[in-house]
This record gives sequence, C-alpha cells and structure tokens, in this order.
Amino acid sequence: MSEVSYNSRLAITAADRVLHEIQRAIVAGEITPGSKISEPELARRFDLSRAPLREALARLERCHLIERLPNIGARVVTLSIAGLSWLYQIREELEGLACRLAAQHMTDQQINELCQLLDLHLATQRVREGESYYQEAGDVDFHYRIIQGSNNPYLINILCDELYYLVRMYRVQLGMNGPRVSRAFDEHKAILTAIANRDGELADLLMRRHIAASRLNIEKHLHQLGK
Amino acid sequence: MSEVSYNSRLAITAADRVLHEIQRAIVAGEITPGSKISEPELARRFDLSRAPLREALARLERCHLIERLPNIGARVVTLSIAGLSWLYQIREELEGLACRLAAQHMTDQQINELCQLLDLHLATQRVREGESYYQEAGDVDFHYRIIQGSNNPYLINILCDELYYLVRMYRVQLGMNGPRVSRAFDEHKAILTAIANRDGELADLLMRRHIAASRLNIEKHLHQLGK
DNA sequence: AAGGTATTAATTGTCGACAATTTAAACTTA
DNA sequence: TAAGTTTAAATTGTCGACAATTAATACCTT
Repeated sequence: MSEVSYNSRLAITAADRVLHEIQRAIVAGEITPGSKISEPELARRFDLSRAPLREALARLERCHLIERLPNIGARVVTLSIAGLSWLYQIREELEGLACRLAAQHMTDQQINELCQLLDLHLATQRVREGESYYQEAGDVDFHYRIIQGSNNPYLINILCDELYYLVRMYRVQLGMNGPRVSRAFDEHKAILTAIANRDGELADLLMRRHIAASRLNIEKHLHQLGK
Repeated sequence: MSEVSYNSRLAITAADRVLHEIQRAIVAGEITPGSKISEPELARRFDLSRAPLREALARLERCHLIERLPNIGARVVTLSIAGLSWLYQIREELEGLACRLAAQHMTDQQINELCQLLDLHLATQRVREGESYYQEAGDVDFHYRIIQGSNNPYLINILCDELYYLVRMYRVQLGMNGPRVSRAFDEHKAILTAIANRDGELADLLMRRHIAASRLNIEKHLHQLGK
C-alpha cells in the first residue's frame, strides 16, 4: 500500500480554512483597510462558531493583517508610506541574509530548479505583457525559494509567514505592474547567478538593491495616488 | 477628576495573566524543554477554562517558546546550538538595523537616559561581581532601548515580542555569567557613543560584533555542557 | 512472545450560552 | 441646542459540554 509522506499528516482544521479565506479577502482588499472585524458577523458568514474564528484572528494578527485591542476588537490594517518603508527596511536586511545563507546551503539541484522557474516566468511574462498577477506571483515565488533555501527556520517564519502577506497586500492593492516587470526579472537572474557562483556577499548586495528598487517603485505609486 | 493616560487603557485579560506566568516558567526552565503541554492540566493549575489558555498558547507559539501541531498539541521548544545560531543570525541583522535607525531617530534626551542607565548597570555590576541576573536584565534592557529607539514597529515587534523571550531562555538556562559581563558593558558603551555621535554605520558594526561575541560565548557554554 | 488489530481512554477542536466590558442611544440639564 | 449623564444594545472574554481525532490499552493471531 502506498506510503503517505510523514509530514503531510497536518490536519486541516476549520480555523485554517477560515483563516486562509479571510487572509485572501484582506490581501485582495475585499475587506476594506481600517474596517472593523465583527466576530459574530464573520462567524455567521462562514457558518462556524467564534472559537475557530478567534484562532484565525490570532494568526491574522501574527501576520500583521489585523490589529487587535483587548475588549475592543480587531481592525484591518491601513496601508501607508511609513508602513511600507518599515516593512521594506526589514526585508532588505533579512532577505539579504537569506541570500548569503542560500548561497551556502542551496543544493545545485535546487538552484537549477529555480533557474528553470525563472525561465518559465520569462516565457509567461513575454506572452502576457503588463499582466500583473503572474509577475506578482512569480516574484513572490522567487523570493520564497531563496528564503526557504536559507535553511533558517526563524528567518523563514518571519518572512514567509509573518511579513509576506502584508507585502502582497501592498502590491495587490496598489495594482503593481508597469515597466518594472522586465527589470525585476533581470535582477532576479543576477541574484540567482550570484548564488549559483556561491557568492553570498554579492547575492546579498543585489537582493538589497532589488528590494530597495521595488520599494521606490511602490512608493512612487503611493505618492501619485495622492495619499 | 484625574485623567488617565490614553494608551494605558489596555485591559488585562485572564489570557494575559496566564500567558506571562507560563512564559516566565518556560524561560526559567520550570517547565522542561521538550515536555508536552497539557491543556486540561494547565487549565486546572491556573484555575481557568481552556479558552483563555488556548489564547495564551497561541501567543507562546508566536514567541517560539512552544511548538503546536493540529490535533496533537503543544510542546515546549528544545534548545540547540543550531537554534541558537539561527536566532543570533537574525539578531545580528535586525539589531544592526535598529542601531542605524536609533542613531537617526533617538532624541538627545533618550540617549542621555540610556547613558545614565548604563552607568547604573556599571555600579550594580561592580557591587555584585559575577551575579548573572542583573547583567542579564541589564543587557536585555540596553538592547530593548535601542530597538525601541529604532521607531520601526515591525522591528520592535519581531525583536522584543517574538525573539527576545527565546534569547532570554537560552541565557537563563545556560546560566550565563562569568568574565564576559564587564566586556559586554564596554561594548554597550561604545555602541551608545556611536549612536550619540549619530554614526549609525559604526553603531551597526559594533552591535553586530557585540552580538556575535555574545553568541560565541553562549556556544562555548553549550559545548562544554556536552550537549 | 512478537506483531498487528480492535477497543478504550485521553486530548484537541468546536459549539452555544453567559458574564464583563465597551459602544451606541436615550435622556436630562443648563 | 450642546454637553454631560444614564440607560440600553452590541461586542468581546470566558465557561462548560460535546464531537472529532489521537494516543494508549487490551486483545487476538501466528
């Protein structure tokens, strides 16, 4: 009989399902930034009790998508230039570190697979010029892989579990696309090349620049949106 | 009638109390690393229901003091050289960043207050040579202040709320004291001087070295403890 | 007696209801 | 009418009980 992989025995609970659903809705902007989260309302909407809902809210707070105050309740976070800046300051440091570690720990096979993924992104991107979603997902995928390659569980947790939903929220709600798409691809390629050459220092530097450029790009959008 | 300060209206809930109590017990080693957390047992022990207890467990997971698996339960984390290394890799990056930001954002008054705190540490330390607790608390205090001075909420959250309990757990359970106490003081002084001179780059460098030295110190203890 | 299976016990996940607190509304008073 | 106070409604925090899942025990088979 087929042997089920050991770690895949992570049971999916009701709290998980509602978490992912609300998470998606907040990132997509379907639940307005700054709006209040009503536990009874959400419980009705997802047809479950408040217990698993509160578990989900605890995790939403953990990834900075909502803010909770005792006896008062939860609100969806609001986006701001300051918030974006704070977020990207940390990304620069930690993803730079991730690059150094990835250059140290990623296997040749993992690097090759990521290289193929990049080529796939290029193909997809050429076909659908200016389409934002794929670039978005692709970019996230690239950063995800590097971070996973760092082999540092705390680093992975902070970046992938706690900060990345907020990063995506900024990019999705500001409708990021435009001419930076192709340049981002080149930057990804350069970073990966440095990692393939086991040059962690260079990969670190390039990643910091890449993130800084990405931040400036989003800040530009934020400014020209007036707010 | 006297006006209560606005932000101090944060209600203390039952979940908060039990959280702090368990947090302290884990950091102090009163609850053995690797041991299983029994919800019914803890609920009886603290004389409350499982609802606030589970809220507390969610937050304990957030600061990496326990690990939870769905439908299985929670275990207290185990300490390891690898875990310490992972933790300090992140501290080096983020507290270095905190120094750069603190040099930018801390007011002269805040810097002066921290300077006085350091002198207080020196006095206390001279009186109680080799006493670890005060140095421990003092060191934590120093790092706390720098981090708070960074003015970056995400940075503050990651370091002070999510990672520092684990840092303290390593130091407490390994009984850190010994000759590094006085050298750590000098390093603190140098870092603060750099910040006072608004030399963020130097403060960054010195902080990274300080943390690296601290890590090596703890690793030495871990090794000579055989495990 | 060893290995595997079925049964039992214990633990976690979820539910509905109540208590404590906060927010909104109604009311009073100047 | 505006401000402050009192009352009512709604929301969050907590509780005890049940369902679903996991861990432990007893049982059977070879």
